[in-house]
Amino acid sequence: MPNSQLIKCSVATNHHPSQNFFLDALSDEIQQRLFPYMELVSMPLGEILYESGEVMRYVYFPTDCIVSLLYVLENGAQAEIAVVGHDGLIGMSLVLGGESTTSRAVVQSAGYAYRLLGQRLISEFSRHGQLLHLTLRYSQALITQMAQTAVCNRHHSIDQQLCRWLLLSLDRLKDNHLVMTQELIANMLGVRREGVTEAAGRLHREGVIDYSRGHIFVTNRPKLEQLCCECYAVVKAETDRLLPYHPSKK
Amino acid sequence: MPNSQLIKCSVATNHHPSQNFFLDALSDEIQQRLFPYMELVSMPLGEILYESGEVMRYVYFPTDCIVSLLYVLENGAQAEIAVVGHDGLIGMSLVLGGESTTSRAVVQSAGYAYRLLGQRLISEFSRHGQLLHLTLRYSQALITQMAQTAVCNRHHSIDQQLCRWLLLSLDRLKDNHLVMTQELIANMLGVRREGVTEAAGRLHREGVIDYSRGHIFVTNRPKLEQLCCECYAVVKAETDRLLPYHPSKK
DNA sequence: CTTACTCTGTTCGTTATCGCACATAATAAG
DNA sequence: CTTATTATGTGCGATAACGAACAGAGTAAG
Repeated sequence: MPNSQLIKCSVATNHHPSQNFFLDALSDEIQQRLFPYMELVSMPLGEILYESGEVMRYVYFPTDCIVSLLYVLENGAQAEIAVVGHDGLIGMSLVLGGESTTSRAVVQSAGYAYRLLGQRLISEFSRHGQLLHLTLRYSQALITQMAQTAVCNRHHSIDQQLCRWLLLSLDRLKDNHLVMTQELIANMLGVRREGVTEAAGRLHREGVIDYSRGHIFVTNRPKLEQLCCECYAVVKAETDRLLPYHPSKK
Repeated sequence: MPNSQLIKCSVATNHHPSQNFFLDALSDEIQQRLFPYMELVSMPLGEILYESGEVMRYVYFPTDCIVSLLYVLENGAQAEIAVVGHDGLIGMSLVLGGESTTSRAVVQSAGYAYRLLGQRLISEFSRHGQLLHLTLRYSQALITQMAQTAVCNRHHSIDQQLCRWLLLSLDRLKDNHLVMTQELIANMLGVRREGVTEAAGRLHREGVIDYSRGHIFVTNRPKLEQLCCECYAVVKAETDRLLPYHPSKK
């Protein structure tokens, strides 16, 4: 059970912009039904939202935090499977019916998220077809990200994977600044810390990033995208296609 | 559009055992509603059921064939994302609402499958909650397999991955005999053919498999499982948990 | 039977990544 | 200010997988 600090609860009922694209894409009617049950909770770095095999109760809609879905091997090694930010929600296994997963969800970048009882979300499905449809489309976007992670793990260098990881994280943040150590990135990518150090050094020499002790600044994003493997663009394009987050389509 | 040869169509309406565990797990009522619309089609080796980005029309329920979901990189390299046999269905993006995916579905082991118009399946969801629920649980099983593929690609040796691949394939076949060249396995795993040759040689020397020119026989499955990484067992256990394919639970 | 082709086996140099050891630098704690 | 701790940099040798080249063995086609 996450010990997220509850920041404001009833404030959410004022129905201000949620800052979570998934929620924003829902019709006003659905939003007004859900928001009274939402809690805005703090998501501190490193918090484990759910553990492998654990039955979940809540779904989380990140606003400005990033959550990694990662698998922990028997020997303790890790691999990031997918990453979720203000583009989606955590807790798909509640929606899909499994109630637990084999992976762990960890806060990778601190911030806030809206929290909702999974049962509340599910009970609205029957009332609002749009809600189920959007959730399922999001699940396909997640699947795409997982598939691409598998491909990237097989075929691409640490340098390319670091680029992909930076871009995916950047898209879920407000500025070009990540609070993140190389050690943590290494854990996410499932590689050695030294490998990340070397890759980051190369990116720095290319003028793409600046960094120091737990902070990374992307200074040349176009070049970062250019150095990246195709995996980022594939995930980005498919996510944009699947999720009607653009105001025009709302 | 797949040019599957249509073998028998109306025979399926006789409502004999489907040999697809997913269909078998459905209630008799749902089965009887769906079967009149099912076609039993031949699935020849190498047939592409759908291509990346292509809009699908049909879903497939394999009986004795195996279908790989794989991603094709810009440079032509491949990586298998997941594998589907008599345990599931192909065409989840129809169910999830995306209508196409970034991956390709290829027949990896020839056989037969039931084919159904995707729209027919979807239109039954509203009538039969069980059908949607089972489909979503299957989608979570697929997600588990994809996640584990990503992990395995990152952390495990070709030898271990070959074991995983053999076990996953074996579970979807009737006997211990695979019709499959090392070259094709290499394409699935996204590694060199020589790597598979060496790994297969080692497995042979361990007394686990026999093989010759496109045929593989698993002669010691317990040892195969023992040599395998944890990934197979994780996927197996989670699939069994998610999908009530055991008669007792029907 | 002969030829062509496909599948498998083997070698060899190259490369990316690993595992380990340790040095240096920046921040935090006392 | 000093000391501990954490983050990053660097330099090994070891290893797994790669790319390429080629040999042999089994099968199919003529």
